[in-house]
Amino acid sequence: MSNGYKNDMSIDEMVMIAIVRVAEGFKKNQAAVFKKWGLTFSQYNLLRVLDASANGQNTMKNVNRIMLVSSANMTGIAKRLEKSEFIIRTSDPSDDRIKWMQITKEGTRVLKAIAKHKEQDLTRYLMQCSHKEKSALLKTLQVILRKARSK
Amino acid sequence: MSNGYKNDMSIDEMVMIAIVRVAEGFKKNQAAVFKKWGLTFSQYNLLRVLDASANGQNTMKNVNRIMLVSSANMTGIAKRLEKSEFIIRTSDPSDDRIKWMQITKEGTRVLKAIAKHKEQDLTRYLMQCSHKEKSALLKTLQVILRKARSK
DNA sequence: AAGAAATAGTTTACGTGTAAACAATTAATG
DNA sequence: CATTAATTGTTTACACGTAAACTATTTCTT
Repeated sequence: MSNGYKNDMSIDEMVMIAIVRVAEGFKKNQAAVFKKWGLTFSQYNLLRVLDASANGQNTMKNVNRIMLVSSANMTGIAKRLEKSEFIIRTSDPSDDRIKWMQITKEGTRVLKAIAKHKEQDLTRYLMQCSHKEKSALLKTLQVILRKARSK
Repeated sequence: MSNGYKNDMSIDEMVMIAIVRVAEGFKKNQAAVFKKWGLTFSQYNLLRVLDASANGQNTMKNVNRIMLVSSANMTGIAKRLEKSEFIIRTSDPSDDRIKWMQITKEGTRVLKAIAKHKEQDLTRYLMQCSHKEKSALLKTLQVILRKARSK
């Protein structure tokens, strides 16, 4: 207990630190689940986006916007997912700047396999909270998000 | 609006995604502030911990535990902070395995300079929330954190 | 149609996170 | 006391994250 460290934070700071800690813990937990299928957090999310897209495919630019990931970053994620054969990448025939990503059958299979394990982890995280509490939490977070974006 | 992407998430998932997004946005904002003084998010946090430690110094192991950062990771952060002369590192004279980190005068000076800018960013983030709302938020988050750790 | 500007991705360099293997030192045990 | 354990940090390899410079297309402007 005595580690020569004393705390001195405002309530605002404590709230934000708590949010960061919950987020990082959650990401680590999820990452551990995805790892069993050879996926990272980001790779899984890209697969999710493609799976929810028309015909299981979408463009780099579009996915960047949806996932809030830079194009520089997406390049690497997509390449690694292609190497492990969970997506294929093609150029747009009518505009050579545009690259399409398409989830493969193996990709959708893996998503299905992961689904239930992930859900377990998720509900465990929030099992202490009532539906009402979760709604309140979500609402507050969305207010913060909106404010943060419009700064 | 029509990007061929449809959403299908449980409330639990929406809550956790929202937490992750708020956390990531917040970290990016803070990082932008710290960058003006040549610091990263992690480097700033390490300085904060040392500044709050007895005599402005602490051991690697101790700081790892406080910051929830692996020792492998801390090695690099500390080395870069030493190179920019915000900390100095020494061995423990009675136990050569233990390494001490000490914040320098320049380090404390930078912390002071950052403080007010950081606080502004912080309050802007939570300005929509009443004190009561923040307390509720913090309490919920702490419940989640406790549960997550004890899994 | 020619030159300028916008768009879409890639590459590089660096900081931070993980896991795993590796010292080096100290503590514990027979 | 000599071996074994445990402790503390470092190193390596890899996956993201950023910013900045770059390539290659397409579109806009005149």
